[in-house]
Amino acid sequence: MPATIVDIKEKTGLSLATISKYLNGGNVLPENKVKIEAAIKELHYEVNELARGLVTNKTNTVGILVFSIESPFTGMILHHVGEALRKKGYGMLIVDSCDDEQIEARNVKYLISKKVDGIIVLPVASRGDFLSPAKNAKIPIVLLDRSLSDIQYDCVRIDNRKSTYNAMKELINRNHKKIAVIASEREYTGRERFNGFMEAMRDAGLEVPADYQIRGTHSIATGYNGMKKLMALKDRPTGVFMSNYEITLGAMLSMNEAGFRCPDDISLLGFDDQLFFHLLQPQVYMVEQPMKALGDRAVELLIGRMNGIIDEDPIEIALGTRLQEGNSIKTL
Amino acid sequence: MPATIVDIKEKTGLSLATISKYLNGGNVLPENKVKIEAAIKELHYEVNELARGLVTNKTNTVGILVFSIESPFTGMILHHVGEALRKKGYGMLIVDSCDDEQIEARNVKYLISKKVDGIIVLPVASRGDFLSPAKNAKIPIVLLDRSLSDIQYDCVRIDNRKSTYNAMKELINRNHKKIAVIASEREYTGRERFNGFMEAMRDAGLEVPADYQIRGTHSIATGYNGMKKLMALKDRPTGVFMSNYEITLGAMLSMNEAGFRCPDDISLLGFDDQLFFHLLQPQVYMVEQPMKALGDRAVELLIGRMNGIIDEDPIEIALGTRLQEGNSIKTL
DNA sequence: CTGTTAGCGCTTTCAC
DNA sequence: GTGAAAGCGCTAACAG
Repeated sequence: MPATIVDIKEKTGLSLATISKYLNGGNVLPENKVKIEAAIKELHYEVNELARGLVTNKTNTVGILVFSIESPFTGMILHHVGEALRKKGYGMLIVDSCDDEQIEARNVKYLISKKVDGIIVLPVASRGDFLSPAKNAKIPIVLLDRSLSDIQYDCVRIDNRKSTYNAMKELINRNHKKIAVIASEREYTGRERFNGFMEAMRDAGLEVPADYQIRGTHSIATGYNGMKKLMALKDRPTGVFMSNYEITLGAMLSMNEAGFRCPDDISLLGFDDQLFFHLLQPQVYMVEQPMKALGDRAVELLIGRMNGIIDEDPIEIALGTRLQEGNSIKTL
Repeated sequence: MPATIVDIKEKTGLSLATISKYLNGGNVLPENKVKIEAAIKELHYEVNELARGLVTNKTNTVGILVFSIESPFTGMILHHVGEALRKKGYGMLIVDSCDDEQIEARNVKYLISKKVDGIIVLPVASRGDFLSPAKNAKIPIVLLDRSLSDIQYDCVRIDNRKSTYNAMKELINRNHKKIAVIASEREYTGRERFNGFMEAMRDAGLEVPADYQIRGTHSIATGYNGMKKLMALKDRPTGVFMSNYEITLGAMLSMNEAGFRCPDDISLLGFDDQLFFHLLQPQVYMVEQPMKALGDRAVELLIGRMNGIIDEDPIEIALGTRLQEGNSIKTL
């Protein structure tokens, strides 16, 4: 049996109120302070946060709902989110949706029953109904990385469309005319980047035939199979835009296997810089996200909501990106 | 205010006991069942796990203490651990030690105060004193991936020493005599793999001069700088063993930069297969860990302890590994 | 500054 | 099968 506040009370002869006050940083006579601290050490006392949370109705815990904990992107974002929360005195309760909407919906209820003070969501679903239990429970919610199509929540993300649009200039300005795309149509980010791609092409007066538009999910398989299809085309593209890290990985994998060279055979433009891409020859042009800023802003916004400091309508924050230059694009 | 069991009571006219029984899967008259379910739906009722945990003294939550949530290794392991726990009806409370022993020690106390039923630890520290608060609180503990030097806890990991020893045959059997090592001396796994390396060399009758032994941490920087030093040597090694994923990454990065070719200039043997290594030319020989098995066994063992089914002395489970073949080793 | 007391939302005897 | 009541460990008035 772990020690409770009552054990401390008996050991010190003080009242529960005094001990509670000490635990919560209130003023206590120096001599009593010493007594309490001695008792705590001796009994290995550790506050029972369940009991505390039950009465205060606060857990100092933020729920983090991630689409997949396996993704390196998730790991990086969790690191920054966690650090920002820790600095503010909050812990995080991470739940993994395993890229599955069913699990995601269940996880929302789980977080509610754990009485988290707020929720940061990197969603799987593109519609927002799965969040309504949390909304009903009046738990502040901030979306991170991905927005939702129907309901409006606070959201911190990059400007996917504009980032893609701008990055596409690298290919277009070097006279590429036949440019293909491999993008997710399931994830919000993939769809937005696809749109940015199409806009850039349209504004450049370039056609994108149907077989240059490969849609799938943000997975290695999509990149791998997509690039395979493109390479098999009689009229191959000279450049390819890939909408995220896993797709880029898969696409390069299949180019390597097929013996296609970049940029000699095909020029590449990717998304999500990861350090190991520097290993590759050639280095791929990549759109790089400001990971720390994403985490910081999400936490800042959420805490603002939790404290009632921010009280306006839902806010959408779209951060800018940076293009990591490489030598994967040939000038035609 | 979220609905409570009392609201359900008033709505249905039943007693708290009956409703509680229903919530916990007990037998209730069909008509009452219907009433309760209707009330739950109408009121958006969700059990308060704080209150429940307070009385049952169980949270159905396992604390996971990870050395760094940013590492791709961690992401993969968390995925498998999480899945195994979910199947058994447990949630996980992940805390990130950020590779910092201070934070790690604080996190243990945090998990205790959150009343987790058990803890899985991927430790930063190599000594085990930071875990004694949990031990005092009688919370079952299972180490994962890394063992500790002083105290004995249940541990699930690979056989680092033997895996390395066996993998080294690839270099040795191809007549490499001048083999260097870049390994962590901070992490348990790095030290064990270093020992396996040295044993293999000794048993093959090969010397390892001091400047062939690069020690550091499991970081890209260690790999990068380490390989740089090796390349600058007047008497360069023909083969290099690297003790984990980050080191392998860093080492290859610096080889690429310096224009050194593998396997022509230097043959490579690494640790921790990750999919994107397949992108690289040449493909590196890598020792691959059984990630799913690691997670499954750790969860199995922990739950055994929590239920008191397993009740022996600490168990150390050392799983085998698989060598992912490549073409990064030249025959001399 | 300290003590007394009520109660957070739930489970769990124990009668009925 | 159901209900009444006690209590998990803590905080928050309030009185002193």
